[in-house]
Amino acid sequence: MTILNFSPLVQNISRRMELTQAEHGGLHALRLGLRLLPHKANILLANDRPTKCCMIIKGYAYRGKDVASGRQIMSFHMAGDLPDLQSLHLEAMDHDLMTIGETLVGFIPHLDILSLIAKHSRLGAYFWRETLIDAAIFREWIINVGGRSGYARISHLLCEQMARMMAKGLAKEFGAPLFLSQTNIAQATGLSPVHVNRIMGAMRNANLVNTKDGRLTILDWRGLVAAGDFDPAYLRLN
Amino acid sequence: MTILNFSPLVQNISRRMELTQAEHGGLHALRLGLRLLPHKANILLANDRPTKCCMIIKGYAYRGKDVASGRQIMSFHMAGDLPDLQSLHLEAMDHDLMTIGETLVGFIPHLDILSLIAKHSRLGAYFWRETLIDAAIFREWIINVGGRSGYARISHLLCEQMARMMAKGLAKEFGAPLFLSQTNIAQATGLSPVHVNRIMGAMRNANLVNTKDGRLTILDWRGLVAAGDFDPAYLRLN
DNA sequence: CGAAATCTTGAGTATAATCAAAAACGGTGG
DNA sequence: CCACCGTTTTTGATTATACTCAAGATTTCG
Repeated sequence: MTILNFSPLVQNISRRMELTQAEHGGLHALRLGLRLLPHKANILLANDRPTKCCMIIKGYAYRGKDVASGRQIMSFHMAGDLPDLQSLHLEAMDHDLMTIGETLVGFIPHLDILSLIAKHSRLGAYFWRETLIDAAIFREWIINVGGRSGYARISHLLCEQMARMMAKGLAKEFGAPLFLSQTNIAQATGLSPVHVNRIMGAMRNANLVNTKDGRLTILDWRGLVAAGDFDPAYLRLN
Repeated sequence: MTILNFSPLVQNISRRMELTQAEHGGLHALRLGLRLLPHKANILLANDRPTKCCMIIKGYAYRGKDVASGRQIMSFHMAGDLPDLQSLHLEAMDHDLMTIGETLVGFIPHLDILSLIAKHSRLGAYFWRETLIDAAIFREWIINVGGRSGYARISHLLCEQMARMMAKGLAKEFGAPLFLSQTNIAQATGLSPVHVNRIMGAMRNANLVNTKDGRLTILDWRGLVAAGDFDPAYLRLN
């Protein structure tokens, strides 16, 4: 028994497909190195050439890149995500991967994953599909920053994160706190932190969200879905 | 000999790897249906569940989705591109795929591609990698619409399309005309058509681009690269 | 308790959207 | 070949959304 059996990765795969004994054994054989990283730590930087894939086991991370106007966030990640699966086939990173809060990260050698995939093609298809869902989320983010107002952008972002947390069992109910700071939201939506703050004030006045003891929570799920024009189909949950 | 041998797909794969006799035979065996579509035709619509993958053979296409404020374009595609490879593993389309100008499209059954991949894992890795590069381009578009000024956004977009056309041998020199209308550019950058028009006027004054006889051409590649903060690494050309 | 990060508020400014209308272009049919 | 239609591009004037600068309040954490 490796730690992998208890990891959110196996849980996530099991949510999608019944694993055979052999497939389970293959996953079991993956070598997994662990690192506990503090808030705002680099997991990977642009131009790195990783030889391992990383998995978020506990905590959060984001993909981001510095631009002239500051930092753009391209995705958020939580327990069970493999936020650099693309490194299996793309040598150099084109962005950074950083933690949000204290985060436990597992590292699996590329070679282990590639040989697992070679033996169990269904798992290969699973991993490919995961990267395709990532791409679908990127497309939705292009729509979000390119086509929606500030108010709708933030609403949509909160909906997406909450929907993903619910699907992974990381949040039991809509009242569960989100992990995003206003700075995170600003960098993800292409808005200034000041403007995000003002919009979130308006969202609080509209009783869509709350920030009790510093934690962002959703009060009115349906209202937020409407405000953000959120349709979760692109996430392919279940 | 099927038409596939003359298609840009085989050319693209050959640019990346030396094909073995068997791999070439496998590609050769793919069934390919052809359709010649007019300007602004639907290749696929959101919620469609395609059983074939399509390949642009001649002409152009884009992925787009309607939003409250109009239409957002998420990517442009040209000869050799497989703009719905994701349909291999994601059942329903989450966006539309439409032509720009008269466009020749080839359709290959999913089953043919899946069995090809099963036999020739190197080709499977190639296709997976292509979808990962798509995802890298989506990420760059998030940066573009989220983090750059209107002037830089348009410059970056023009650089990307020109770089891709050059890499595919679809443009011999920087003077070659691009296929984008100002409306296309507006929908891809999240700007209004009017504002795009004004910015492009400024770009013409700066001698970055020209629009002789209605065709958009690049006059000053280095200037455009600087204006758009363009680094082609994410495209993984060569 | 103090330092650092995050959040909040105000005032002035800039970028880009909207509305409206005209000019140029591209293709079609007489 | 030319008149006509729809599309695309262009220009002007006004408005709105969001940014910047600046400073203070609050929270978090060592």
